[in-house]
Amino acid sequence: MVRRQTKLADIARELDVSVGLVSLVLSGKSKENRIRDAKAQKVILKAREMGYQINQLARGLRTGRSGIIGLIVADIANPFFGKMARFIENEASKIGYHVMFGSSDENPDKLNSLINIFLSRQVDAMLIVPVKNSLDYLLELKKQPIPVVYIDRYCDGVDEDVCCADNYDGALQLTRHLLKKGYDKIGAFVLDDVLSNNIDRIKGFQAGMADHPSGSNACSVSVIGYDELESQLKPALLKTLDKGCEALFFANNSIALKSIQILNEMGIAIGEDPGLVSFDNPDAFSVSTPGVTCYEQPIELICSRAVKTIYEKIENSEEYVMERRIYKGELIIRNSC
Amino acid sequence: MVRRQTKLADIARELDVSVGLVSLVLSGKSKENRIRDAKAQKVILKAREMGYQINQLARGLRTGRSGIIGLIVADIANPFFGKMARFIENEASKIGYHVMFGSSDENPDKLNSLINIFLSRQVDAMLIVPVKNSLDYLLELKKQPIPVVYIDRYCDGVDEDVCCADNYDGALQLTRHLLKKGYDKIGAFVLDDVLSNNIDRIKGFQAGMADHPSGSNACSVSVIGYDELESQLKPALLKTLDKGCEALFFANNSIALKSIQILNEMGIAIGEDPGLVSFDNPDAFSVSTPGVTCYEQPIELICSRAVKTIYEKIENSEEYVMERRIYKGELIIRNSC
DNA sequence: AAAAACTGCTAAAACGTTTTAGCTAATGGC
DNA sequence: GCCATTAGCTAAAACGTTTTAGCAGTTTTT
Repeated sequence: MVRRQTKLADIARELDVSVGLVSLVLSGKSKENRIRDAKAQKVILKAREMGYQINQLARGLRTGRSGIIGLIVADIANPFFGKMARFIENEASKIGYHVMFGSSDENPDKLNSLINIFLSRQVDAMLIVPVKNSLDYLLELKKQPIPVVYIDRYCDGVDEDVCCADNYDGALQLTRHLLKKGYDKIGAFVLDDVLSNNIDRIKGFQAGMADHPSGSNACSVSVIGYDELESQLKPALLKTLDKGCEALFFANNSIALKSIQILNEMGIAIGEDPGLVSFDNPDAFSVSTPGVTCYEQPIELICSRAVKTIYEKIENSEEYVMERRIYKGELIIRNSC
Repeated sequence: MVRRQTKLADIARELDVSVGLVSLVLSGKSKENRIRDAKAQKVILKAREMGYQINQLARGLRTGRSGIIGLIVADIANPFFGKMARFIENEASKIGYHVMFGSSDENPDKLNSLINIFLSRQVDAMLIVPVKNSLDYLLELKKQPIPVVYIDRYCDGVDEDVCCADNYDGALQLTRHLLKKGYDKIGAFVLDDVLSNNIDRIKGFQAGMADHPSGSNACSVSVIGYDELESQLKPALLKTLDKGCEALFFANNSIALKSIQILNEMGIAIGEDPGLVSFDNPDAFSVSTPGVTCYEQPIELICSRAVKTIYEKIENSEEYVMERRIYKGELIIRNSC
């Protein structure tokens, strides 16, 4: 634990040139500054020889750019957000950025605290999955001079770029699929009815039902609290089945997985009665029997577009115009209905 | 995009005190420096009023501590590593640190490039899941004056702290469970036979078989390349079943999930013939029918111990002694055997 | 009443970069 | 041979903190 990292000054001293010269060469600005080729080569060689690594803290302080994108998801352990993080990591690295992440647990105060931590770390941009009741914090963030892109959900009241799936379309497709298969009475389960993604899924579901002869009376929507899955889900499932629902619509992977587990435990065989569809496409859906018919969100597309947007905002913050980008996903038909 | 962040000097100017004074107060060093209470309060209030946020780049440059832990996993999208990242995030935040992550894709060059990126960002410590053929890079890293803790796997040849699961024990337990259930001929599937975790799992499996009357002849071990899952797994499965194996042992979640999918597609009903066990415990294992009997690694324990170790190394790098910490997981019995 | 100790603060250097103004020497044009 | 231009480099300021030596004034000790 003794060695100090080589710095520009060390290289400069060895070669008897100025620190500025070394900096210019190593940051690839030799040409514009008419540094003699021979000298530039010497610097590069010596830097390699001495194992020079730039100190990004110093560079960031000087340039005002940290090269870091802050990513706030609900929970990185959720495979949906895990995939998201991975795609964002890949895209960011293509444009020379790295990612710091944080999990909000759908808690607005945690979200805010992460925002502040990221601000103090001078992230160049943030990618945020907004949560319930965070509007005030997000408006506060909007005052900061850094680009923000929302992903997965948008937030009415705060005008910002958004990249997310077409949740309405997805829910509609899933619902129509169930109806086409002959199920009339359908119970939907959502984690929330405030966030845009869930609202749109509920709307899509209801629109699908309204289309159908049996009408929208033949359905029910159960809203389960994010932190109440354990306690509220089972009673809600039982109640829905008791009411005579023949099929179940789950608005995301967590609620679907938990439900399937509960149904399994109770010995209720899914797939025929009740039929079942869900949003998202975690691994589990393809190994369960029956496989779960689902609407897979275009996560990669969302992420690549989100990072591209950030890049554009960083590069030409002047001309950039805000946009809400919504991408269709894919209906994956398996045997659960 | 105009507002500049408030800095210490702005507060100092407003209150007509020195920058140093403001710094001392805001970093909680008022007492040691006998700053008058009244004045300290004024500073704190003014800072809040002006929305002061410290610039961690500047602080880091000055103090030589970034407050960042670098985490390198194989793939953050893999739920096993996703959970890991989450626990590490939690533990790190308890001690005031934040996490930058990167995925190596089991590629030593990517790993090395991440190491260098993290070094240039002055991370205070690294948590690394080592990959095949990375020994040279890890030895190089060892020369750097920052604490490193390996997780999930250890690496012979580089003496460093390690926190991982008791892979031998896990494999042994899984194998004994299969044997106890009456399966004699068992085929094991591993992603690799070089990394410590996989080696120990193979050893545990073989030890379990050797114990048994039918002996170690009655088993086979198929090694599938990490990047060759798609092409190699199906033939390997078929071959193993053809040889008369009655049960399958999967050494991790990716290979198990992929296999179950393949078996499902081929209409082979798992659970009776063949029986099946696996390492790890992804959600999928509890929703598949039958549920998959597995050995769940103590991820939380591993992560909390890893971060604690880092903390100790940062705080008393002098007295700290290296240790290899191995934790037992839990056998979770479901219906797959 | 002088010396010593303490209180409360400030000034300034330092961390490792980037960037720009400007210096000197060489070259070109006439 | 003189002025203008260009080439190739350096010096120094700046980014926003932290930290320490030390100053001036007050209080305590002798």
